Amino acid sequence: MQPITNKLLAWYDDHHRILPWRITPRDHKSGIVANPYRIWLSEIMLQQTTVEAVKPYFLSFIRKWPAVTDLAAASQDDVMRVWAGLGYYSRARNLKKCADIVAADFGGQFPADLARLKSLPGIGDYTAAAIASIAFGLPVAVVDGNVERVITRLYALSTPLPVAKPEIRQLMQVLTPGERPGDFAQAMMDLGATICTPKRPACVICPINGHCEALKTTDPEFFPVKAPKKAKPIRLGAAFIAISADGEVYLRGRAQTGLLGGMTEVPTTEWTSRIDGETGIDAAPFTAQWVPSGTITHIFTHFELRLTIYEARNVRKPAGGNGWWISVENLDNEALPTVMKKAIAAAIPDAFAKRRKEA
DNA sequence: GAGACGTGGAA
DNA sequence: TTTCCAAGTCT
Repeated sequence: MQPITNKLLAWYDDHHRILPWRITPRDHKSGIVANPYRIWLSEIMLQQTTVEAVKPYFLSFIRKWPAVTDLAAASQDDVMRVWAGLGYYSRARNLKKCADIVAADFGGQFPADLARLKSLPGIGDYTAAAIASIAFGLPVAVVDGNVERVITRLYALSTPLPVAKPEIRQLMQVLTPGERPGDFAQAMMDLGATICTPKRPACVICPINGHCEALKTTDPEFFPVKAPKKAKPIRLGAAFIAISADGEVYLRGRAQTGLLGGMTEVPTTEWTSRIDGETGIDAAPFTAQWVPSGTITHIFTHFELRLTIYEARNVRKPAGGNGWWISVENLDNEALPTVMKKAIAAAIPDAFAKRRKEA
């Protein structure tokens, strides 16, 4: 075994993080096996998402759907509602698709090989390798953002990402042991998350600082090298909060694909880059006494959205329309993404009581 | 290969 | 306030 691998595994035994979806090395050694469903679920949730954000959602899902067959039996809308707030909603749509396939085509068991895992919706290179190594003990290279950072520093790779990816994968494969490959992958990720951090890494306490080329020759913080980012454009629009005399809000469903696909919204105009000050009030869902009630700003990954909020109170519910009315008290049960909650809260400040998601 | 795709927390 | 970014995937 590589000296680096050995040191990292020893470090992991003593310093691993305790996480709801994780089997500790001690339990692992006493014969307890990881649950592929839980590993899969956590890996999907952790894509581009912090551990702290994932924890309550993971526990909610496990409590509501203890096995992949339970998730397959759930409705798509239920899944979107429980996922609401976690972001990147295509993950939730693919999560449901994947559960359906595993239940229907794989007898409720996740396949234990890289190729078939990767063929499933929402499972790419990283997630397939993570499930294969952590849940099934296969010695495959697991490369996520943490591993990219650790490896580029360890070997002082100055090739920018994502060009350096194949080289990183190869170097990771060499380090990955035949025994405990899952623990090794998690050790690398824990190291990246707690010691080999993007800013001000704690090299003094790093278990492999004696092997780090970047630390030896320059500054680890210079790695990984990445292409510069582009400026975010600003898009404008208006949102309409209709409140009936009996205290209900008008909502409607978004298309199943694209931004916030499959989620719930309040009616809005198109979101455009126009700066002519047009309000777009023509796009109101129905005639009412629409009154401006401020603006909200929401930052998406690739643009900034500024919405003018119009509210109308004591609205007489019009017949027809493809939306629905829901009481303010029950808004928490809707699949509302954060931007829509902000829009509603602009008109109804106490619509969403500030409470932590139950753990 | 580059852009679409959310959110909240930290510096 | 601004910038960065956190266990990526899909097209």
